[in-house]
Amino acid sequence: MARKAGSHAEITGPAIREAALKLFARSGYAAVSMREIAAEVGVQAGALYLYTPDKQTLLFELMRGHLEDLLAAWADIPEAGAPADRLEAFVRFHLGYHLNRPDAVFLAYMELRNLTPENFAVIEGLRRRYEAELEQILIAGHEDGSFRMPDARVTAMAMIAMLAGVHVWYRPDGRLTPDRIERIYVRLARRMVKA
Amino acid sequence: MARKAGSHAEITGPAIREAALKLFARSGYAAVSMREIAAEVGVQAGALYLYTPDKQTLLFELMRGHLEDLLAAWADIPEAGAPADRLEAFVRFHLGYHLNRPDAVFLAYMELRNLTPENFAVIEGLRRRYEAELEQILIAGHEDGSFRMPDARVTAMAMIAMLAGVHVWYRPDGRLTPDRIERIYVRLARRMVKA
DNA sequence: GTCTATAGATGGATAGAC
DNA sequence: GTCTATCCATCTATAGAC
Repeated sequence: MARKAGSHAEITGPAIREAALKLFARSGYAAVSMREIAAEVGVQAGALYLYTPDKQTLLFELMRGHLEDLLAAWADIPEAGAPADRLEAFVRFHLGYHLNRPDAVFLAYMELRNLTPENFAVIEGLRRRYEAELEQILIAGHEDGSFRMPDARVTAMAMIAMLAGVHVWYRPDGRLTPDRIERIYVRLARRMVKA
Repeated sequence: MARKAGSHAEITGPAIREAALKLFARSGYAAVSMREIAAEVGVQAGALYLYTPDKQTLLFELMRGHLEDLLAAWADIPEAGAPADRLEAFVRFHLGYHLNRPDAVFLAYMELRNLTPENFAVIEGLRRRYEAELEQILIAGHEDGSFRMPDARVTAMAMIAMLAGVHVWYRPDGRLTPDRIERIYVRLARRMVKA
């Protein structure tokens, strides 16, 4: 990936974020050096600081960007439908979105510990907004009688954890297609609320 | 925590593992220095190497010890009962065991990336043995007709992820008692297999 | 915009006194 | 068994040439 000197501002910035995302997800934020990121991009370590003030901000922006994209993508999905349909839409959306961005998802769930307190508060807020979307669906279903569940908050957290766990075993070349996986999880989610 | 020179072999060894577990769980393996662990115990950094050959082995032994204890504790529970009862026993066992050892559980799920390939293989083998215990219960229930589920392997992984996710939000001083949480998760697990 | 070079701090691990 | 002192590698971040 070595590269001669020259101007490449338009591609280097995204390339740095892409490389950092890949390496952070693979080895963990604290275990990855700025030199490794630079080497992956094909620049020297010093050049990274033209695009990020420091390593912490690089991590923070990756996580914030992912969660804001996630919330924006969910907001784009029409809200119409009964709670059971909303639940199916959420499960399919979540899996479809996450299976295509395993590194970003992994980062957002695993590197919370490595954020400064201020940055953590921002990321945690975004994460809670997303979880609240599912909780609202469950509560709506509970109120109109289409769902029955022991505890809306716990059921929402259990469902989020179940969905997030897919990244542990999912392989693109594995036994199950994404569509088949979505179908299985839709059934499991519906059963959890007796939809 | 400072301490004068002297002989404390019986207490220092466990104290080091306890401190390492706490700090690794809180900040992540790569972010914790040997000096920090030593300071937490109240000894100098050099003294740690009387008890562990290196930092990697310290992490590995913590994870191995936890998983072997977990498997031994589950093996101690009588096997008798129908699949539905076995499932309830597993859910209660898992939550009871994990809610009391949040740091060890967190470590075992989060620090796999920081193991050497040889150590990873050992830990991954132990983890799979544990997951297989649940999968066997689901398969037994499927075979005797007491459970119905879309896919035993996926359902087992979904259930494990759901249970493991409790550590994300559980607080000992929170709204729900451990027993109440166990009851909720037993119901959710049963619903997932239509028990 | 990227490079080389390096400051300044911190890391894991070891040696030898007590 | 623990301490002090230290080696040497590596890290983040910066300075200045091109």
